[in-house]
Amino acid sequence: MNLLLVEDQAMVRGALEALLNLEDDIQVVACASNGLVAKAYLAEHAGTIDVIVTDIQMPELDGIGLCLLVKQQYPDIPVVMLTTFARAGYLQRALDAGAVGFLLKDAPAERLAMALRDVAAGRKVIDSELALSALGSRQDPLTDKERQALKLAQQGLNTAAIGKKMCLSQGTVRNYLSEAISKLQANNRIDAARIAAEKGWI
Amino acid sequence: MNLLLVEDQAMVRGALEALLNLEDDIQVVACASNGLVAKAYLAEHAGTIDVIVTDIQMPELDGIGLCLLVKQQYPDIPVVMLTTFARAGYLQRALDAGAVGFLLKDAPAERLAMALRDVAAGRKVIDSELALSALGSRQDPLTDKERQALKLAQQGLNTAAIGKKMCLSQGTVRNYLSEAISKLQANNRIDAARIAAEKGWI
DNA sequence: CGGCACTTGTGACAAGTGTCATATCAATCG
DNA sequence: CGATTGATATGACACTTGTCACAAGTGCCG
Repeated sequence: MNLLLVEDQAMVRGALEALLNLEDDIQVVACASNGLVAKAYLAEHAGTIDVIVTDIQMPELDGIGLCLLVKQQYPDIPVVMLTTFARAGYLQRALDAGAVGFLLKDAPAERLAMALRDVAAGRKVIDSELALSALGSRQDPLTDKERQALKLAQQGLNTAAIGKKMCLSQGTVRNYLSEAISKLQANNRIDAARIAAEKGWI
Repeated sequence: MNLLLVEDQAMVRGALEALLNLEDDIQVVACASNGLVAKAYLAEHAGTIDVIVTDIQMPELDGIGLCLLVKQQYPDIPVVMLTTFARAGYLQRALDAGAVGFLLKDAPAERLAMALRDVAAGRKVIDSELALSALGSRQDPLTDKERQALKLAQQGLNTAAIGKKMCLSQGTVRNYLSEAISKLQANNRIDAARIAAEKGWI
C-alpha cells in the first residue's frame, strides 16, 4: 500500500512516516507539508498513490480542501483525515468532502495502520469516540455571514471593522452577531465565538 | 541513551517512539501521556532514565510543571521540551523551569535525535527560530491579576462574572483589563487576550 | 516618622454592544 | 400579478465596556 502523508508539523510528519514504514504492507512514498504541496505532487504522481493520509488544519490548503480536490480529480484515491481536535464540525465537513476515514491523534498509534488497511479494503473508518460526540451535538446552526462575523469578532475586531471587512453596515453586523449569540445561547460575541470554535464551526 | 517520552496525543507519542527507536544509540524505555504519569514512573525507575523528552501542553501536569518537579527531585536528568507553538513565553518559562532543550514540532524530525545527543553531552539546545523571535519580542508585561482577568475574559465572561470569580469589584476588574489592553496595545479585551495567548503569556 | 509603591475601589463619561421593531429591495413562487 | 421570503439597513433603547481621575488602605524602605 503506497501512501501520501500530508501533515504540516515536520517532526510529527517524520515520526508518522517512521511509524508507518515499520509496517510490512505499508510504504510512505511521499510526504507533503500542506495541501498545495500535496496537490503538486499528485499532478505528477497520482498513479502511484493508493491512499492519502492528511491532517486537517494546515496552512495554504487544509485537509478538507485537499480532500475536495482529490475527490474531484482523482476520485479513486481514498482520503483519511487525521486531526488533533475532536470537533463534530470537522467530522461533518470531512465526510461531506468525501473522506473515508477520520481518526484522532489521541487514538493509539496502532489504529492508524489498521484504519489504512480497512480503507484500502474499501471500508470506512470513523473514530468511535468522535462519532458518538457528533451524534450527541447539534448541527451547525450558523449562516455563512454569521460564521464570518464571529470569526472576525474572535480576532478582536469591533463592529465597525467587521462591517468594513464584510462590506456591511455596522447595524447589519450587529444583527448577525446578535443572531449568532442567541442561536448559541452565549452571553456575548466572545462567548459565541468560543462555543462555535469548540464545535469546529468556525 | 535511555529516554522517557511524555506526550499526550497517543498517535504522536507512538510515532515519536518509532522514530527515536530507529536510532542505534537511542532507546525509548518508557512513555507517559502526561506529567503525572511521568512522575509516577520516575518514582519507581528514575535511575534508568538518561533524558526526558516532554510536550509542554498536557492535561493534569504540563511540561513546565514536570520540568520543575524533575529539577527538584532528580536534578541530574536533563529535560527537553517539545512544543507545537512558537511562543516566546513558553521558551521563557521552560528555561526558567530548568529545561536544557527546547524544540518545535515544526522542526525536521532528524533534529530531535541530534538535540538529544547534544543534551546527553551536556550542551543546551534551543530552537534557533524561536530563540530569535524570543529576543525580538518583549517580555510579558502583565501582572498576575491582569493575566487572570484576561484569561476569564477570553472565555466569554463579562466584567461582573470575572469580578465574582476573582473576588473583586466590577470597577477593579475593568481597571485591570483597561491596563492590560493598554499594555498590549489592543483595541479591546478580546484583542488583548488574543495577543497575550499568541505570545504564550496566558 | 514620612514617602512611596501597590492594590483595590468609586464615579463619571464616552464608546461600543445586544436587542428589537421595522423598512427597503430584489428574487422567487404559486 | 400579488404574496412571500431573504438579505440588508435603520433607529431606538438599555446595558456593557473602556478610560480617566481620584481616594482609601496596606505594606515597605530609608
